[in-house]
Amino acid sequence: MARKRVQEERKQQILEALNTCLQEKSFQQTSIKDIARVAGVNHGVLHYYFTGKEDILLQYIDYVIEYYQTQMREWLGTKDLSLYGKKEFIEEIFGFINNRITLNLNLSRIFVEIWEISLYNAAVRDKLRHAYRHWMTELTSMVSRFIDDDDAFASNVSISMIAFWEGMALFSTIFEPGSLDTVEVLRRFQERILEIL
Amino acid sequence: MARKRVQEERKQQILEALNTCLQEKSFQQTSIKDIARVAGVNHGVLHYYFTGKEDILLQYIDYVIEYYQTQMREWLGTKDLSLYGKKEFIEEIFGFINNRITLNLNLSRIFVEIWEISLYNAAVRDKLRHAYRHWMTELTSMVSRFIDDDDAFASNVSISMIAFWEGMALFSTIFEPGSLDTVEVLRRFQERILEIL
Amino acid sequence: MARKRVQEERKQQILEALNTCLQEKSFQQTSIKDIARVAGVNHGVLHYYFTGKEDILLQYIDYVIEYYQTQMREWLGTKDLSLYGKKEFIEEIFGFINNRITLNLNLSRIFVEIWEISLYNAAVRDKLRHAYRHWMTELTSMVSRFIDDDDAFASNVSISMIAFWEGMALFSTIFEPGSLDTVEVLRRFQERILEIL
Amino acid sequence: MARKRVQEERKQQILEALNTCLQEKSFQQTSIKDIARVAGVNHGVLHYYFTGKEDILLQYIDYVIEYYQTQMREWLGTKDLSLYGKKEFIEEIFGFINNRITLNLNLSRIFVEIWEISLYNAAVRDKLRHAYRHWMTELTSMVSRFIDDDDAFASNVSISMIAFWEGMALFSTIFEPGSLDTVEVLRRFQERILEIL
DNA sequence: CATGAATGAGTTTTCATTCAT
DNA sequence: GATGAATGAAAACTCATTCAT
Repeated sequence: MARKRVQEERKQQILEALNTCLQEKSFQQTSIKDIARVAGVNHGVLHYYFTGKEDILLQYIDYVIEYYQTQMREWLGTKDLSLYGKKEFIEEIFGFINNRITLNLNLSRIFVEIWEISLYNAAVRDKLRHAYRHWMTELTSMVSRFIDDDDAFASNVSISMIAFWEGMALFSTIFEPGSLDTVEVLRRFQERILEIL
Repeated sequence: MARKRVQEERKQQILEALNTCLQEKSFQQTSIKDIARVAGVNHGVLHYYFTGKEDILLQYIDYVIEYYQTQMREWLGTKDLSLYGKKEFIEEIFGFINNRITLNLNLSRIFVEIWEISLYNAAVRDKLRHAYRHWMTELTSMVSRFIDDDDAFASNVSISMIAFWEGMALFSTIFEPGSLDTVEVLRRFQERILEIL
Repeated sequence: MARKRVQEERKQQILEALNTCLQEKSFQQTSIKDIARVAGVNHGVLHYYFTGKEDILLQYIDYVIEYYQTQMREWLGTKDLSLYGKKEFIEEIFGFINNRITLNLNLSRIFVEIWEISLYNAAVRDKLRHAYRHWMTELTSMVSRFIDDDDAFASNVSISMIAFWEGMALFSTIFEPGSLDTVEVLRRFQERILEIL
Repeated sequence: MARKRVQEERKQQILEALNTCLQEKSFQQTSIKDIARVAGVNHGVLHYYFTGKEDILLQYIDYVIEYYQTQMREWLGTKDLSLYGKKEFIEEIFGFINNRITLNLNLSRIFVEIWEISLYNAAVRDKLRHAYRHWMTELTSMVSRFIDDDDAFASNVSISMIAFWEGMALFSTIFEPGSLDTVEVLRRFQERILEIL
């Protein structure tokens, strides 16, 4: 039992070390010894807890996705959507997405990194596809509550919103903060969505 | 003079070889010998024409951006925007972007790759920033012709459009073709933009 | 006393695990964890019962040699050589050697493995030398009973026989069973020996 | 052309370095850097000329087998078997095999090493099988010239002879030179063969 | 200019061994 | 005694780069 706990903590520690490493180097450029150094453990340990470098990556991606799905779930748990009108709902959801996701630079960078890896790695691509499918489905079901239109429309709008948010997140990784009036763009987009729904 | 020409052709040949390589491997995973093999030249010459692997990358990025800017310039050259109404303009521009950019899977993949490299490479980030700045400015100036509103609004809409397109391009790299109703999402987005302008 | 017994059983268990491992991997390629896994014990205990990997090997070799010497001793125990004529003796001894030693593929493989290790390991070489010396002496003494000739001749014939058997065992490890008419070769050799003695 | 020559020489140099290394360490224990050190080249070179460690081994085995087949071919070239009687032929062939093969300790050691590798490596096993098949066929055809008996008998005798020689070679690797009266055993065996044919 | 041989730093991975619990 | 986490040395292999020819 205690053993199991230690194992989980070590793994967590290693995944967080990878997270730190990815702030300054790509996954490929990050060596197993780099991760070990940041985690403060011997590099052999990484091969004790993981089957190899790719295994670390795969579990890291699960961890990142899980982390943000948990964040969203917890946020949703504090809200009772049935009490909200269209406007309040849009404001709430944009508030959350903008601050926690789109404008979260570290997160955006991590996702660009994962996205790139997914180009050449089917397992990673699968994970990414599932995560986005999940997100699209969730948003669609939320949007559906506020429109009389058919579900196809809700889905369509949700996909557009996510695409837009992703694009904005992408921009945030290359433009200096403040050099693009991100906040204003997001605000206006929010208004449009409100009009559309 | 002739020599210069030959040199340019050799370089072009090498950059196109890199382009081919990037369809199946990341830049990091692509070795200089890989590029040389595809280009049909000895790997030594790559060090003659370029100062190193990073130099190839940098020049490749210029080449890609230049290529697509040329495409857009040429396309623009065939149009006289002053003859178009708002609707026709939107249809034209969406037609071009959708088919040549957003739904061009190879291009999207290349851009994801470049975007990822830009995370850890300031020179690449610079190039990317300039390219997008340029694109935003161009689109803004085109949009401005069709609205009475201030330029800030045109810029805002343009950025949103590009963000959306980028997001959709991103999706196209992970979802199987046809599994996401991309075409329909793009069509509806086009309609909304038409209403907004 | 009981403790001692448990210890001996544990060791036996480990040596047998090594024997199993050697069917599919060389000693070098067999890791201590492999042996532990097959033995169904924690790899740490291997270092408790043995001083290191080489110690396991050394004790394993003793165990293998001891095992086959015991087999031969037991087999001899059931026979009263004084009742046999030359022909019967040769038939008996060839029957035993052929079936239990020369054509025992697993044993042959193990011996090739040990023989190779002995090339670079004096301790192993010693064990092997003693085992073969012992075998040669035993066979010589048996052969002596049936010939009037001097002992040198008996020794000479015995060595030849063992060399031949070893060579045949060697062949059995590379030729598919049946592809070399091993049985017939052994039969004819037996005949010749009969004529010689 | 000159390039090709250099390549062949380098490869030869490396294979001979491996040969030297195998005098004191097993192939597994011999690292690529060991071979490189003995060959007096950078270890990277080994990966330039060979696809990997196994490739070196495979080419080395070809080289060893080729070397001894050439030796035998050249030796045969100097003899006109048709001029020999049974006795002279046996004397000649035993003279060659004993001195150049069976009592060549380095060669015997190399073959024990290769034999062990063949236990776990099908490609090596194939090479060994072919070499011995070849040898058996050659010897059979030589023996056939001197007997009226059928070919099956010639083949049978040849296999027995090779098995015996191999066994003796094996012994030479563990017994101190002179401790086993190898020469006498070989002489007597030769006599017997003469009687048999 | 072109070639390809050579270099050496760096990467992932394996594993015998140690040792705290 | 038993466990399994941790260590660190060493292995095979890759590859950008250099440079003599």
